[in-house]
Amino acid sequence: MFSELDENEMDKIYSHSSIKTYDKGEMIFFDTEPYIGFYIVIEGGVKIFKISKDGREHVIHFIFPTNTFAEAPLFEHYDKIRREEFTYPANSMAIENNTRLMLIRSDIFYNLLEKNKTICFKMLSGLSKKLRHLNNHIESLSQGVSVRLAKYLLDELNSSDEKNKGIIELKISKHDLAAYLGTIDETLSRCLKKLQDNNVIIVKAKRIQILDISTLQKTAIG
Amino acid sequence: MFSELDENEMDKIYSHSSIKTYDKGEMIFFDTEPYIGFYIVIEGGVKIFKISKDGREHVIHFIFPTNTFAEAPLFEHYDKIRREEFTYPANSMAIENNTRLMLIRSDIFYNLLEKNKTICFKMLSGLSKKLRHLNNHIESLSQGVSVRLAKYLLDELNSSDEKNKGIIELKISKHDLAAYLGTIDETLSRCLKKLQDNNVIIVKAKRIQILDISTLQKTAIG
DNA sequence: TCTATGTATTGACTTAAGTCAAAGGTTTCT
DNA sequence: AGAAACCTTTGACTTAAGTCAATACATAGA
Repeated sequence: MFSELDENEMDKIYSHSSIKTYDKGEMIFFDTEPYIGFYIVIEGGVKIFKISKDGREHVIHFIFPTNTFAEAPLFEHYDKIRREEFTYPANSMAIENNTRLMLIRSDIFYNLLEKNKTICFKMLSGLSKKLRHLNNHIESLSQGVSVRLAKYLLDELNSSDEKNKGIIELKISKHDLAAYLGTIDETLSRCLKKLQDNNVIIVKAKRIQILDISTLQKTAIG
Repeated sequence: MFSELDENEMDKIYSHSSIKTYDKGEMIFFDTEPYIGFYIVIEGGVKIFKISKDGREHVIHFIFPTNTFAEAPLFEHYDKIRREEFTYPANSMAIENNTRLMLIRSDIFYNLLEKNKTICFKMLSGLSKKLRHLNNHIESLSQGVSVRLAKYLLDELNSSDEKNKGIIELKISKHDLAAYLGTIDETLSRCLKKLQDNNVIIVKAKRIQILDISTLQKTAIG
């Protein structure tokens, strides 16, 4: 993201931004706190979520290293942010121990953006990616949980290191996965079991082995 | 959006972009067509939607005058778009007669973007707004249909001309509203009826009169 | 104004997914 | 290793929302 900045600019960022380490379960910000800037995940993982009135948690995004989060408000609420009248639009929590984050303060970033086209483009590309992701997510939410689960598993398999062996190491807890799939722990558990009973997958804690991709693909279609 | 362009630049846009008029129900693009650029709504209305394998329609956005759509791919798939290997990520259809759209071809726009910072910022702001919108949408999708409906009605009331009189003129069909709320026509119909039976609203075709905002607000909370 | 077409409603039925409560597994820390 | 804390699974029950099919209501066109 900052690959095209000169030394001066990098110095400016470093001197004004802080790197902090969080433990699993530690809150990064609440949706009641004033917005002070966005974050870059250096190590670990973060979930972005909201809590509905009935107490249910809804995960909107998982963010892993080299990606940013909470950057969208920068462009929509310029004035309010300057006046420190704006709060974060959701909550965020570290989901791994030793999650290292860099905070980029909004005032610093506004200056930078003025002068650097590349950053602007990178931001645009990042936002577009999230937008596409949410588009897909919305579409799938009106299908059954097993469809959503199958899609998730196939996505993970594609981005997995152990792709060839057909193994997925879940980076997130089952609870977070349920909240991300728009359901509850029990339902997720039952869906996983159903897949296991049909010899499509084998679940062992956070390790999921895919036995039958084609059935999984058929499930994902709906 | 183009307010800061000089004459030269505006000429370039006009000479290379086309304005077209569509009738209600007319398709603007399918998700199988090569991507050639994004659109600005000058008049009328447009829905962006996907069709799932079981034939159900899922509305992702409604777009009304002065707003753009199909702009996100520009930043994420630069190379593929240049090589004309990229298709639109969803379908779009006019939802009113006399819907006038301006098509901005991607190659023209890339040149423009290089030279003009303001456009870049406007794009960022537009994408951010959509992102926020989808975030909220996702959150509400895991609540009941009546909650989503109540939220929609309150939103519409706020942006309505006849706000004071407590009247909403639906700009979209009930079918589209159902698809947007992630449900089907019958369920929407029943939810509206329930609200009417409880003297919260009066529905008369596309005109909805709000009688009891506070009950509606309580419903919207979940 | 009347008809035709598309749009919206209703009823009877089925099913997926949520709730609550209890038991079973995993981690982690001393 | 053992206990505590946390995370996950299971069972019995309830409910919201989907399907199918028939009917009623609007709106635009002749």
